[in-house]
Amino acid sequence: MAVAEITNPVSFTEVESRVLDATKLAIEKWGVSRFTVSDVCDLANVSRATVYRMFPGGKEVLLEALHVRSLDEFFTTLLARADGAKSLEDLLVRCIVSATTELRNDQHLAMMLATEPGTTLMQFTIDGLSRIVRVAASYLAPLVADFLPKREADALVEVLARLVISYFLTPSDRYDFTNEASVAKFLHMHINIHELTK
Amino acid sequence: MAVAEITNPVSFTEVESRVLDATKLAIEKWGVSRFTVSDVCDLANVSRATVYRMFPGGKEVLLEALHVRSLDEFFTTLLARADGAKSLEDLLVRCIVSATTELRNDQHLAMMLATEPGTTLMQFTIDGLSRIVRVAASYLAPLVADFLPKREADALVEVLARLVISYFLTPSDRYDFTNEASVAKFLHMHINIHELTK
DNA sequence: TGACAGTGAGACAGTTATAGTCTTATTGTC
DNA sequence: GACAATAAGACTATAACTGTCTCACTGTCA
Repeated sequence: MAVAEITNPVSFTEVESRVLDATKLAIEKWGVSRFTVSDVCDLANVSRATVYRMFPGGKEVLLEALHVRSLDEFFTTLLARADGAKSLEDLLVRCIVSATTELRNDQHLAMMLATEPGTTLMQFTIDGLSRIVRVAASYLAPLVADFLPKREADALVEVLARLVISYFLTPSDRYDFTNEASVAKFLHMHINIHELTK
Repeated sequence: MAVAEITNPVSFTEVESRVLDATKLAIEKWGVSRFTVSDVCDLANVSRATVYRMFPGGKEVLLEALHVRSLDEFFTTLLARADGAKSLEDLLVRCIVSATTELRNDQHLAMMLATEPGTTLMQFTIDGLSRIVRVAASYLAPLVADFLPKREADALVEVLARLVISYFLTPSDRYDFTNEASVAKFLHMHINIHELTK
């Protein structure tokens, strides 16, 4: 299963990475609404000029870049865990469980949801969802495409991405998305896979 | 053992308490250096005018009042735990253990030490130590005075307060100030009580 | 009922902090 | 020695916050 060509390779230089790490740290320390570009510079041991050269637009662009990198890391990890699935169902189960587990274990995300739920939720709903869906499709659809036509693969990935987010943000008593058996049951009950394969 | 007359009764109205609670919350959320008076107003459901009427001087005065209240609460708790001691040694051991335990269990303090060690340490050293010693004396010396002359009682309280802070900030392998036996041993080894009683 | 104290809402000017741009000096590399 | 990348920091504009003030509203008490 080819992977390398497909993953939008989001690459940053060493300094850029350090600046983004610093941004993450600054957010953890002061919150999204309170951290400043100077905080980032101090934490990254970089001058203001450098940050503005690398990320023209300041704070907003830094956050943007951080989102992009996080999404990239998220799906890179996910891809590794889901690669090599033998059947469509196996693939979907593994993606859903891995994604949910990854979300639940994300300390930074947990802190953001706790301290600034408003802005954080935005990234999972109106503001950021379309991007998430797009990136999810670019990473995962190729895997799904081993079992489905591209068109249907994209559609399925989108539906499942939306569901994973929904069940992550507000878990249900009925299904545990960190449990493979539970996810399998969920898929059988609610997701029509056969219709797509026709 | 009389207590009521001695405790500088630091009293706040309901609204003032709410504002101070909000200040504490705001600090936990944004940090000492980043929270604003408006944050406090929002959290306390109080208008800016009210805060400035109650605490003229804004942020600085809010912090000051919060320190005063915290110190008061701290020693009120301590007093309750130490009251009724049968001997001087018993009293000192209980004060030291209770104080250390209280410090170790203080979540707010732990967070402040973690996120803004500089300003927090100030309150335990150059900036705030003399006040701590003064308040400690006003609360505890009366208890100690059952066993020692006032002059010696004050001196002893100051020495022990300084030691409790020192061992809290940087614990030693030799003594565990949350353990009564360990504290008793410490007192025997290093604190000359008999000299004072002469 | 009317004085009164306490408060909320918000306007306002003064101040501070931050943003974003720019210039100059320094560093390391080829 | 030329070059690219960066640090340091000056600089203006702008946004945020401060602290004060006025006015309207509410409930209390005589």
